[in-house]
Amino acid sequence: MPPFVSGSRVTIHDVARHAGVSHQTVSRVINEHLSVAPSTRQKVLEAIETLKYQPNQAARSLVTQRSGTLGIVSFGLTYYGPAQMVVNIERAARLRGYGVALTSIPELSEGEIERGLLELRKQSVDGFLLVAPLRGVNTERIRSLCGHTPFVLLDAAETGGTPGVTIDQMSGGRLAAQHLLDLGHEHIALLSGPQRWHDARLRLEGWRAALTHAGYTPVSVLEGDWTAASGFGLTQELLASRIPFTALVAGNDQMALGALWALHERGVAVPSDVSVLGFDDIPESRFFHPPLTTVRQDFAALGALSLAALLEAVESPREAQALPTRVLLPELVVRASTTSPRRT
Amino acid sequence: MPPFVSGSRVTIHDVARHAGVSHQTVSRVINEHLSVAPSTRQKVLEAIETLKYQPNQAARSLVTQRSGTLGIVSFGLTYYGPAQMVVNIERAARLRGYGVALTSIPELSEGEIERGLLELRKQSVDGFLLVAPLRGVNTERIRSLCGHTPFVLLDAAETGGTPGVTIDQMSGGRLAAQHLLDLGHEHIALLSGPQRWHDARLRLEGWRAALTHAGYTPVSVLEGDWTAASGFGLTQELLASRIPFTALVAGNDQMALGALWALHERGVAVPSDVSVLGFDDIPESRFFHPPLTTVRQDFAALGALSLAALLEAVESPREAQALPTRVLLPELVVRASTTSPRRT
DNA sequence: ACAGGTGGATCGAAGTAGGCT
DNA sequence: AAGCCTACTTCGATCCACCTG
Repeated sequence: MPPFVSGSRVTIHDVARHAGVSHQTVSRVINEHLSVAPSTRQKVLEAIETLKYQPNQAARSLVTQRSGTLGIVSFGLTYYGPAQMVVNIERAARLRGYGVALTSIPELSEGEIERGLLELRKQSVDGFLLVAPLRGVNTERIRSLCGHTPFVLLDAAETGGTPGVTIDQMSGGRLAAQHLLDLGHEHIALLSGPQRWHDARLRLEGWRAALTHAGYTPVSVLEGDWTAASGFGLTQELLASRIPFTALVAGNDQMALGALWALHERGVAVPSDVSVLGFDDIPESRFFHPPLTTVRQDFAALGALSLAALLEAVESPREAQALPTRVLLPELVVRASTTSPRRT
Repeated sequence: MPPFVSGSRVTIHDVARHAGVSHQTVSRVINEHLSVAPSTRQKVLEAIETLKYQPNQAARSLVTQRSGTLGIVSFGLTYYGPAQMVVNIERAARLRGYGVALTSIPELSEGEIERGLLELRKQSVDGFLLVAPLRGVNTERIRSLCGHTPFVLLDAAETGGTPGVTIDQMSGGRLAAQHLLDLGHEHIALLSGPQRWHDARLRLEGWRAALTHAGYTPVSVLEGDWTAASGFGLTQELLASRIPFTALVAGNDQMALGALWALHERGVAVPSDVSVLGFDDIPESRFFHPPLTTVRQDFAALGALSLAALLEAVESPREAQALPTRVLLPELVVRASTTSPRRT
């Protein structure tokens, strides 16, 4: 029973000695160079196995100028969307042989994003993924902070030529509003997410565009902060204002949940008195009272696609600039929270 | 407008030349060694600033044998608890000057945990945090995989002498059951989380212990998988079985949500016909129909405490073995979903 | 004796050049 | 000529021994 030290104190030379070859050959095997006979290759691999050799990443990246890790700057990991993206990015990265360094920023502001980037730069990553849908981010600023390190923006829409992947939030918004219009609604109130968020802004624009196109204007537009609590509070305000409405569109499913409860407390029936619509399709929304009609977004695909885009840039820097902005389309999921307005 | 290369091609020697000192002095400043006059120190700092010098982490850790990053192996980042922990660990780590490498495992099994550890070892982290509440993890196996690298288990209860931080799930379970007993309930059904999870097991044990102590047994015990869908399905089963019950305890808030909807569909009123109790206190549970009585856990504190424990081990390896297992207590939050059973 | 410079060696791997079988 | 070796350099920072004003 050997003491089995995993502190990685075993070097390439130990492997070489054990296999009876030179360290050069070991290096060739590890990096899959040509000109290694299958038999010696086998010997080396066995030595690596029995010695539990792990190449020293620091030494390696010192000479290769690559760390083999990608950096994610993410906001709101406790929200459904960002968490989904991060998980899927990480999984895809491992499959491609990369590790992931994460920093989550406590507040969605340009300053925090920059801080996040600087932190990750210290860890010397090979590429950045920014899951930070702040409206009006200064792309130039980010580009200069990233320097020669490629980066990808997720969920940012003003991708001024920067490689990026997006879900078309605006068409998602349109989808939602159109659904209500098709049902015959004319008095629609909007509860948006924080307008500093790109997503929130675009969803609102989508809602508005569909309404305008049909010749209507929203009876009320209020801004929340994605939380159920804000959806609850804003709906209370809306009810107190006595503005009549037959449908309520929320910026995300959590806000819709808060709205549902506020309506319930006032004795307003959903959907017979008021239809409610969410956004995201979190797993729970199917079990809201009533089950929520909402717009589904494929965050997993978004994460995976972004990673693919980033790695293209990392591994073949030449074409980095030519990367297209990819766009995913959301999908309407109709459940019991929406119906035609009551005839008056 | 200088081309501003951030590829970190500027070395310690460039800084030295710019500041008119030796590379030795620059190193002394960076590592806060003594014997540097304030004036020269200032000069060096200025040179670092204007050259935008960033020490090369690879070179640094090659000699210091430290990477300055900690590894997190986490399961279920899309769940509220784990996400909270990861975010808080990361934040605390940055404050202490550490970066974070993350790997989330797709499935909660011992094999996956090991894979996660191996992946992180490649990134040569200084310490591990395992957010993986698998029941019966082989601590010895993990210890050997970690080798000389210190590690901390979050949420694992069989911390056989390993440094760990836990929330006392069992007393949380007792809290919940006792609340129902105090209200006068005698026919209580239990909807547990997956029993491979430590948390789920301990909560169930807590519920049972409290009931047993009061002279009762649960009328039914069903096992779900944390999702609202499972809470829904199990509650349907329970109702179909026609076993009478006046209270339902769920393994977490999501399962409670599913249960609420299943009860509602059958015309069972909450809380007047059946009381429902959750676990976790996710932000949304306040807006369930009705607002959910649940057991709050301070995941943020758990994350921060674990990090502190780990860093103690990382920075002063001597006392690593002597680290105590810290335990946090959960708290009951009473809302509208529980009340006394109807007199029959 | 304090503030600093000089000139190394060192960490572990990758890569290069030339040479032997 | 493929397969492998020896010997040396490089990457960037740390740290040491030793010197100097």
